[in-house]
Amino acid sequence: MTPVKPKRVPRAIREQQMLDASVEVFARRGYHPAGVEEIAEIAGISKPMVYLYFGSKEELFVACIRREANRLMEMITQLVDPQDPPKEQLWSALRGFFSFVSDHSGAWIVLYRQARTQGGPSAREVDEMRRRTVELIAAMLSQAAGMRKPGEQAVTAAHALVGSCESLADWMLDTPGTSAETTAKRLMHFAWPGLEELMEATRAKRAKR
Amino acid sequence: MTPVKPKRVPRAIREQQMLDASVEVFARRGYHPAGVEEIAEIAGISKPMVYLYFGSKEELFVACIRREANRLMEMITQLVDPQDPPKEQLWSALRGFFSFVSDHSGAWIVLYRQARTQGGPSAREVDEMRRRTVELIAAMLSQAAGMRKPGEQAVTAAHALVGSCESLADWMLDTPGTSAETTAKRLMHFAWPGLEELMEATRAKRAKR
Amino acid sequence: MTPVKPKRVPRAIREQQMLDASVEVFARRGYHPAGVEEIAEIAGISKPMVYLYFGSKEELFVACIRREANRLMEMITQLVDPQDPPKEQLWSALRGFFSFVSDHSGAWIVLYRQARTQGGPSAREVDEMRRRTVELIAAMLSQAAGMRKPGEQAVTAAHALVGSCESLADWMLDTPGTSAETTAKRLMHFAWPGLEELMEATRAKRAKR
Amino acid sequence: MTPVKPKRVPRAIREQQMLDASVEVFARRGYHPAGVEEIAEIAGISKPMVYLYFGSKEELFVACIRREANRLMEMITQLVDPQDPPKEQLWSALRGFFSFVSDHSGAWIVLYRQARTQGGPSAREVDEMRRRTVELIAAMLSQAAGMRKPGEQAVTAAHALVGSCESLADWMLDTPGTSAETTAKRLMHFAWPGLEELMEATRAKRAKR
DNA sequence: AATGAATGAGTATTCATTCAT
DNA sequence: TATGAATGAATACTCATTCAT
Repeated sequence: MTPVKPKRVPRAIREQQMLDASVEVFARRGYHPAGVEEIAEIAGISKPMVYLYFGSKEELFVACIRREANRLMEMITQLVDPQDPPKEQLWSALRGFFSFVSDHSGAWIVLYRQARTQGGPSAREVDEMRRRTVELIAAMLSQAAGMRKPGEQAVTAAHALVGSCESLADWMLDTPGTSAETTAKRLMHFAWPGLEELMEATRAKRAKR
Repeated sequence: MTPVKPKRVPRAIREQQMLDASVEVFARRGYHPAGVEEIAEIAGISKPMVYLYFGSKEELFVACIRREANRLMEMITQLVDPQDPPKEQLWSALRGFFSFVSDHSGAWIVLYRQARTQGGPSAREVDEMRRRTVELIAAMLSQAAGMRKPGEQAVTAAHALVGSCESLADWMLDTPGTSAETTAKRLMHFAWPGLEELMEATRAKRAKR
Repeated sequence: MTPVKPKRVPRAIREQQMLDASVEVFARRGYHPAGVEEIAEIAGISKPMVYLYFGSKEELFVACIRREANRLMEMITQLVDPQDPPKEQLWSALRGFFSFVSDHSGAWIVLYRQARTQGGPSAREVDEMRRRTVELIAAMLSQAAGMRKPGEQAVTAAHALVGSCESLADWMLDTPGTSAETTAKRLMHFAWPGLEELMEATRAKRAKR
Repeated sequence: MTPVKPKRVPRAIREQQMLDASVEVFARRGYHPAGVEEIAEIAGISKPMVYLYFGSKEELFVACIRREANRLMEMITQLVDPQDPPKEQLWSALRGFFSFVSDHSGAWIVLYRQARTQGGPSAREVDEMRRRTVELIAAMLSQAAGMRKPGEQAVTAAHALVGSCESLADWMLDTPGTSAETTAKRLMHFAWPGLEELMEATRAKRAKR
């Protein structure tokens, strides 16, 4: 009865609505099967608007990636205090990460399962974020061990840690009844001993010199 | 005058040729962009043959997944001796895994990057293999700690470990000059302390009862 | 802070600006590929204005045709003195024509290459002008030969002459270093003998009667 | 009752059927308004075949141009005997040309009205043919005047002549009751005196040297 | 066993055109 | 007078899939 008259919505808002719809559809269907038509429908607009605002399906996808990647990074950045000891930092980061994934499962699926699979710009975008994350972790480990630049082992460990996060995030989403907090704690149990040992070994080696 | 007679190749061999071509193309392009035409071309046959042998693009994809998943599992199974202590078993498994990835990068990309992204049968196939792997690891950890059934923490650790493997495999492929052996060793350094501690804690808790 | 106030430009001027932009774009891209958007942009206004002023893309195109056709006819009319002998008249007309084409290449391209190709009103507009031109030439030839109404041969010659003009105009535009004056002169050399002979033959035939 | 079972037609024949349909539709509608769908329908096949055989609408268009241009050139070439005196040659060429236009009005419209208008490959194709024609005529004139290379005036005359042909062809199609033969004859009357004079002047100038 | 010929069903993209302000 | 927002309708192009031979 109140057919929601198509109001003239300002650009900035429409953009967000379109991104919301896109993330939802890309997450549900995957990049290729997702149709621009469906996205437009869910956003409550017509197809041409999508092209007017984003230019192409791929650019739309990249815009999704970018928004969600930024949100994720912000969430973590806000929780981590660089002054804290490494263990605290890691703990905060993990909690932030898993709680983001919990709260924005669609975003996570798009970022992790979809974006990296497609070649081209979208994969590059996510790879870039991943690279920065790995670097950050490696740097933190090295600094805590009193080194300037991360060694090979630190970088490898960082990569492994990120992989653990991704795997558990995925698992968490598929396994109801698993809270972000718990998942973070368990991952700490798994990962911290190895990281600690690594830092000690590094310190020891350094001391000898 | 010599129109390259279409050789009558026996079914079993044709199938393998087609799977080889498929893995190559799926790895290079991704599931959706890969065209049945190109696959047929590379396999040196005509499109209808593909349908005669595999029924549909999706079934062809599943067949790829299955073959490569089996190869991967065989490689690992052959290297791991269930009588060995856990650390030995893990070490062997990791070496097997990374060396498989090194030698069959196409297969790995299809399994890891492509299969899981697509919904449907192919994803299920890979998820199943993954599930079995995680179970196996969790079971090994629990047994070594003297328990019948894996606890939550063991399962979580197994998931994390598998994630680490995947992440490092990917990284290894993108980073020349990194050998399978080295990668396996570094992953051991990262993961073993946590796993050991977990087993000990489990044993301790069990003793108290 | 200074949002470039949209000046209230009087209608007559806006119309000319829009026609200028249209001719430019139609000439550069052709009728169909030309986008109303681009025209509006170049005219420094927004799309709806175009529709407010001209109603539709086709009407806009027709308006272009009309303006340029009139300009061309005016230019020629002003140069030609009907009291002059035919040769003088032709010479003046040709000079006028080629110099118009030289000075308004865009207009010429729109008139000749674009307008006639599209069916509908625009083609009719140009065909009409062309018809009048042919008639004028044929009439001139006949009058000079002392006849009331142009004969078939005169009409044919007029058509041929117009075709020569068009062809050379095109060629002149594609061939730098060729002046309007020179082109006109050479065309006179080519066309005049035939026309003269035609007039003489006509006169002779008439005398016999 | 006999719904013309969709026979499997060999490639070469289908190609011609498609070109026939294309010429018809391109002539009737113009390049842009012509839809690949309609072309396919008229050819009695489905859209994808068009793309399978020709790759794109533009390539299809170019293929039309090429076929018709070749047919036109062949027709003329067969009629003209290079041993004949210039006047004979011209006369034969004109008769050939106008009779081609009469018999293949669609082809002519595509070649003349459509192809040159669109930029890109198709225009280039036609321009090329036109250029060769002009060169041929200019060469003939010069040779007959005892010169090696055509002078500026000869080239200009050739361009003018070609323009006359085009204009009259167009007119002939729009004016029923006008035969190719008659049109050719009238064009001779118009053009020959000028050409003859040109050749004589050239010969005279050459003698002086 | 093998394939050249053929298509149904879709998809991204564009563009002239119109509202609401 | 002037425009940012919005769309209906069309169109080129692709691809998995199937006949007829």
